[in-house]
Amino acid sequence: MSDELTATGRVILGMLALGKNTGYDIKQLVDKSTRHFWAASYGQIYPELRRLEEQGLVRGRSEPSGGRPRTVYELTGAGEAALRGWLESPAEPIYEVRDESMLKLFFSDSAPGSRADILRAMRAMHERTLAQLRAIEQHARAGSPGPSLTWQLGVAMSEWMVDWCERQLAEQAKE
Amino acid sequence: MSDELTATGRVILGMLALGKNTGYDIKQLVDKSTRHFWAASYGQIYPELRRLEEQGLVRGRSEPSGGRPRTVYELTGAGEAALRGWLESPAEPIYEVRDESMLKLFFSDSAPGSRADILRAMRAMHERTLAQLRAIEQHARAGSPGPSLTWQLGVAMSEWMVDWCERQLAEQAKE
DNA sequence: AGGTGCATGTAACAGGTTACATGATTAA
DNA sequence: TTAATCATGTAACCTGTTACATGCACCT
Repeated sequence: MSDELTATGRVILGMLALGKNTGYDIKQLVDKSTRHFWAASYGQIYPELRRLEEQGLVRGRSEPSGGRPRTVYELTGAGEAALRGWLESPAEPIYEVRDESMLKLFFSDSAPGSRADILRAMRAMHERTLAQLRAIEQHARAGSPGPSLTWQLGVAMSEWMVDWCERQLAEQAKE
Repeated sequence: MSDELTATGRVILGMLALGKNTGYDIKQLVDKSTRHFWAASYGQIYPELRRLEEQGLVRGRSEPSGGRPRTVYELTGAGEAALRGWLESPAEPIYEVRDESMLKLFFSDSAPGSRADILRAMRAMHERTLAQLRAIEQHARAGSPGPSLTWQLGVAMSEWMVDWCERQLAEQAKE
């Protein structure tokens, strides 16, 4: 009944602003773009699309491809307004991190021997993120001059984290 | 029935390795140390302490202060082993971020006018984190030489983020 | 006498993941 | 023909937050 725009709803509206899409497409887009700072699963996307339609923010049209059912969604005027409203809202933005490596590092005085292993696992993780970001570089262009700002930030941050781990490992080695 | 160590369970064991504590103490400790990369609420801590006791990983002793009930927990041998086991586990560490500012930035082509506002809100948020970290600097020492590694990382990362926002705002101004 | 901090706890809710089920289409 | 991809969906589960309730102790 609530007509609040949920977190998942915002991603969906944003993704639909980039073009008409199915629920499946939206999931692919998220996985290729925002997932390192904002993930979403089918279990959220499909029910949320229904709710957004009930609220009149999106409109779904059945466009089967062959005998395979397929529903393509697009923003309504109200949906565009809701998206703009969110983007311009001065509300304190959500910022949440859950970093198990840092937690381990924090407690690693209880098991000093494992510190280097933790740092290596941490570095490996950020290297994987970096590799994934680089693999999707071409998708990170909005048809525009260079890669998107968030893609650049993701890469720069991951590189910084890898560097930090390296520096700490060097420190550890000295002792 | 499962004897898996849950995420909250790990924080609790770690915090208890730093000394005997009540559930309340653990929450205060988390809020003054790990909460920027790993949060926990009373709603998780109290039930989890019970579960950990059932599993034999912690032992609670009733130590009322005056007429006020109070249960102080400490690690058992099995608890210490479980903590070490987790710290040394090579399992892929959890790393999750939910950053609404980045999400807004990603979509801000749909409302280009709001980009500078988003960057300012983002900068303000990281500045708040930075201020909070600096306010707890003294707690960030384990009695040891300098502030803890994770505290240093938190500060350095926040500074880097503030810088990045600043640079982007300068870019924006040029155009 | 009243406010703050200590201390415990829970119920309702919100948000999200995983695993599963189904079946058509397309490229190898 | 068969594997991968397209496409939709849901039920069970897990994790975690918020809001609330309770009441003592201590300081002013």
